[in-house]
Amino acid sequence: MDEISLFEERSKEFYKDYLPHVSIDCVVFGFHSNTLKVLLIRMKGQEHWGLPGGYVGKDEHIDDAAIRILKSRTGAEKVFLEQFKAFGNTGRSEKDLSYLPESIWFRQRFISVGYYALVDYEQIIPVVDDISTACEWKSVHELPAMMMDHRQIYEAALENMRFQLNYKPIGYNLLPEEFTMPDLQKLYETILGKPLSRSNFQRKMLAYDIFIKHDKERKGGAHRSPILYSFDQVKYQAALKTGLKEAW
Amino acid sequence: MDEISLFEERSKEFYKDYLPHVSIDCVVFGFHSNTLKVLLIRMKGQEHWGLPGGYVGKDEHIDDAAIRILKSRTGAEKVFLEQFKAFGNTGRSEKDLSYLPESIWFRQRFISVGYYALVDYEQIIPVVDDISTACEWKSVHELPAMMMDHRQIYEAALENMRFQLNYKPIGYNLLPEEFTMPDLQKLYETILGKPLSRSNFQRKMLAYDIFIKHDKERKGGAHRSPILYSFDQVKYQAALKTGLKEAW
DNA sequence: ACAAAAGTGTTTAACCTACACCCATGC
DNA sequence: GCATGGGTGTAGGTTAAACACTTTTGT
Repeated sequence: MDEISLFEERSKEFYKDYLPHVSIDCVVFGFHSNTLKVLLIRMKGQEHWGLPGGYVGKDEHIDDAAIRILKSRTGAEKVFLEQFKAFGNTGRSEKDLSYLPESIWFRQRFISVGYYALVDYEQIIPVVDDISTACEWKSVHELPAMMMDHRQIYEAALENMRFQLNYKPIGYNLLPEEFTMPDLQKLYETILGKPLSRSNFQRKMLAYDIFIKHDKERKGGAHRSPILYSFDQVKYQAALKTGLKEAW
Repeated sequence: MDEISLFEERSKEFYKDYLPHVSIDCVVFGFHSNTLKVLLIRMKGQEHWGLPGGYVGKDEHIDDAAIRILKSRTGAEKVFLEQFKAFGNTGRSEKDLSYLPESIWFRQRFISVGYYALVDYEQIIPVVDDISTACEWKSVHELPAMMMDHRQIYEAALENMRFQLNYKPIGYNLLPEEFTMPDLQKLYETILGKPLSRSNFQRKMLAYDIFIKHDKERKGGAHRSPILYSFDQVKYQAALKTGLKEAW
């Protein structure tokens, strides 16, 4: 079956189940071997890559839709997921989808609500669904050409994420359950694109007082063993309530 | 003509001109006599007040729709207008609009994109359109009961605006073309809900170096005449480019 | 002249940065 | 034991808050 027939088939279900004109795009960030990664998919019939996305059930909260879409793509639950902007240009899909018949679901004009997620790279298994041919991590340094306005959406997500990172310690969401301060610092340096003072970074992070210090260390590498930390939900929530030093 | 007949009439146009399921709500802030104000409307047939809103033309950018809606309500153009969040609960209009026939435009499920605007109170003339019975400024301290989830939308806008205010000098958008530092400080104190140090406030603001200092002063009041300032677009844009000290 | 508001200057403390030092581990 | 990475301490500088002082105006 060619993809047009397939899309026509799926179109019927989509019109039945989902709200027209509204879509969701997820920018899923991961971190692996000192590189920031983004999860991209390739739709059948498309040359360019795109963001994993989906639609909103007729009786579904948009946040729930985002959670569902993310889970269907990665199996991940309870990750950091935040809405950051709605995209409502006209002609967003003009150049990439105009080869499809007009009646097809995808040819609608969509207002897309962007969410970005921070996930543990190791815990995710990218899922290729029936309307796509690939779902892979791509390094942000060597992103392939992207369809529609997905590049813009990605950039807006990155900017938003960087901004948040500057004001709230959200970075650990990209790391495994247990991590070391050097790990965390590498991640911050990668995302922010600049080196940070090692000793001060450590102090600043620990000053947030939202980490659990483990007794064990990570053995194996040469040189001194770094201390393992994990994230303390309870303390973090408490810290958020009293404000995380973002005020006059 | 009762409002149901009217709505049925308008419904047809709306279905023809606008994208279904997508709406826009504007939280318009103004500042008058040391009080922060919000522009509210009352829809025909509704007991409670609501935010001025509208819909997105089938071939219109959502930002343009927001600008158009704001202009139609206030006559204001070129004001500070920013998208801050999309609201996509289910049953948003359940309790307030369920008395209307289901076929009516307003009974759709809407995903609403929230924008907030900062306008010069003096320059605005609230406009009552044909589907509403009132359009008035209300003090944020004594807001009336609001329809649907508009209270939540307002609160999200306020929070967002406060946050921005902490990091970027956007407050002057609420003042007339020419204003004094004491004016600006009163405004900040009102919005943030706490007193600020007078001398330090002045220094901090002037340090941004985005204001034009006028030679004249405001005469009339008792005591020393304050210096008039206005906002310097050019310097502000330049400052934004080099970054407004929000970084590591 | 005086009171009150606006504008400017000065002291002080908190904070961040840079750097030095110590510790632990594998070779 | 020594090279290297990890963790802690400390001095110096920057910035902002707190307060004092001066200037200006209307009464």
